Amino acid sequence: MGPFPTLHPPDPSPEEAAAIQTRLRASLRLERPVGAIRRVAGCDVAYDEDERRLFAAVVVIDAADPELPTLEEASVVGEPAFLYVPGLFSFREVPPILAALERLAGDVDLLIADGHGICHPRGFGLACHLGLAADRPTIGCAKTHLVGAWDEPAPTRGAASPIVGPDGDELGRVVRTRDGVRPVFVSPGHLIDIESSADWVVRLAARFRLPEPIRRADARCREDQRRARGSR
DNA sequence: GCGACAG
DNA sequence: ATCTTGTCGC
Repeated sequence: MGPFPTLHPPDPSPEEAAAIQTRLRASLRLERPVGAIRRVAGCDVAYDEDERRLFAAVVVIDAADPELPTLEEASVVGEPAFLYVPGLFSFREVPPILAALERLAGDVDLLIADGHGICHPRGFGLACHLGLAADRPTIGCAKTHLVGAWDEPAPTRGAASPIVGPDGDELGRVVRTRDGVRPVFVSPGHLIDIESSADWVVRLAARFRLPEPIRRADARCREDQRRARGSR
């Protein structure tokens, strides 16, 4: 799929990047998706120990099949063009993820990113940036908390509690995908709402803590990384 | 001033 | 993210 439009000038300074997030935030649409969702792509990025190289991968699964079979996958090797700064994470990972998406033969109906969506200091996390650039419904599913107040959900699969922002507004949900495991932090990125985002994450994480598409993308990143290591 | 801080 | 040992449990 792609190519994708440019959302902002290249190589912004940290201050400019924060301003870009604040500006782009107004373009987000957080409504329930209208069309059928079948091809769901998980996205992830891995780094070498010295962070001089990165490996981005996307894995597309068939959400219409209960077995969630892999339909297609693609990946790229590259170099980080932005430092890791909490809050500016998307400027580091969106470029390589888009590059991987461009290598897919087919289109996707939904993206799931390994990070937050609107549950972010300026309401514009990785899933927002990625979703806006790709113009596809995108969910943010993070393993740890970033911003917002929340209570521990019940210890059973499917339990969830709201993540509340400074103004008392709901930003996302803390979702328990499996009995007795740590919950994940879910928030919409673009073209999807909080409710649907939480539902999709539970549905796609039937066997493990993280949604299947993200797990497979993570596995693909590691495979590529392993190959690159072995051949040098 | 101090702690928190996606990957 | 990555590094890194053992340990508990299915």
